[in-house]
Amino acid sequence: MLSHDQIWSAIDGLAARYGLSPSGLARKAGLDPTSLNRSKRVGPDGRLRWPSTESIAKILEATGASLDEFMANLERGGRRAPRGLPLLGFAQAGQGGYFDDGGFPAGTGWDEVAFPDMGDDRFYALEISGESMMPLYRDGDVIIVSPTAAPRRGDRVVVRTTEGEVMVKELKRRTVRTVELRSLNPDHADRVLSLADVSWMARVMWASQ
Amino acid sequence: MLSHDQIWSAIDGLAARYGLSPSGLARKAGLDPTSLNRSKRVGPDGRLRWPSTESIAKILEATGASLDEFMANLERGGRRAPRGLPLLGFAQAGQGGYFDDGGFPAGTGWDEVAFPDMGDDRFYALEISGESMMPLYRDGDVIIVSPTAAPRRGDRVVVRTTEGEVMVKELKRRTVRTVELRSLNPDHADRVLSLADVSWMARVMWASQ
DNA sequence: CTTATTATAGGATAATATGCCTTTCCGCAA
DNA sequence: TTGCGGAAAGGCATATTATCCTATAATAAG
Repeated sequence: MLSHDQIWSAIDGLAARYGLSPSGLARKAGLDPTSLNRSKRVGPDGRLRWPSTESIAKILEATGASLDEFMANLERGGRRAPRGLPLLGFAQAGQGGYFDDGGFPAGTGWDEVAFPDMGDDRFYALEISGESMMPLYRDGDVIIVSPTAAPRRGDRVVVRTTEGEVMVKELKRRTVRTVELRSLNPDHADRVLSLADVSWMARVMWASQ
Repeated sequence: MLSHDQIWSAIDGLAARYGLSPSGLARKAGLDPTSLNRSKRVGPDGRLRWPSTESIAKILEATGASLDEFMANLERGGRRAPRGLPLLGFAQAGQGGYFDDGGFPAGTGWDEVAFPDMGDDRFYALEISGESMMPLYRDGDVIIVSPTAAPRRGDRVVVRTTEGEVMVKELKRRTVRTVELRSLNPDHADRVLSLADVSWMARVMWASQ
């Protein structure tokens, strides 16, 4: 299912992502600046105007946006259901009836959890190097990071300082002026940073095992 | 990036999927039977003809194909890798040029990693209870488990014994007759199990943070 | 084998999207 | 305050795609 509204929303989403107005995005894509005007999306007779695939291709090329990014905006427009996995509390796992002989989920009693539950988020991945974050993260482990999810106390976060240092820590405390970070390796001391020294902070969502 | 060829390939892929010829697909979508003809995809002057988004929407509606299905064909058409996230080595993250001011991936130099890369696997999720697996897994953490992925040394695994006990450990060693498991909590001793006592063993793929 | 139907190529025409132009409004800098 | 550039609405012209039509080839059915 693909709707007129979805497509235009996706285009608007791209424009917003790249800090452009519709006319700015059109201009950047080599289209006429008025071609993405809201006023031109429905004709005077009520007939819907569908942007051409060629225009979309030009937009993607000019912004450098991936097909996936455009697609993500399309899906948002379509209210796609999240993909869920069977979920069971670990304490129940030892009771009978939850797994079949091959170790697959079976029976009733399983909940559902959204995974990977990216939503509108644009996750990225970092590959750990070295052993400084053992035992939590080993050399070669991959962490999945959300630049937009709001970290709370106890969350693992990627922090970049204004000096350019990037670190992974656990968020211990946050005040109006400072952020206190606990090292993942107990041998290293906690850090307290002034928020003015923090360029950005992103939340670790998943870690590979 | 979206190319003329990708789009037409995706349309052809849909037709094939539903056992239709191009003219049959067009007819089914309420379009003129000649409109998807190969002969009409490039004009006599060499100019490419791009199918309209409206036509594509009609095709998706008529076949009942999902946007994902069309998208999958788009990606195949463009020789695109499975859906992936930008990936960067952590050691590089502190260097300049990899993040924009908002903490989003930027610039070149990012690889791509498949996430969640389930393939045909049937993952399930277990929610950790208690503190016995700290610091690796905290109470309430969710681990994503593959019942089919082959565990190797060092992998975290969910093991069920024939007696019905279910545990999460690290695979230390596996021989023809036994499996040696290291506890995630260093306060607990390693376990050596006879393979005959192991009902099944599944591999932990991801852990929530 | 014959007939009917579908698939495909190609040309002409109708419909639709983009481009061009003008106007108005807004924000910013000189 | 004035001038400039960008954003957006609206009208008209141009370019492009879909539809209609015809013919031929291929396939399916009797």
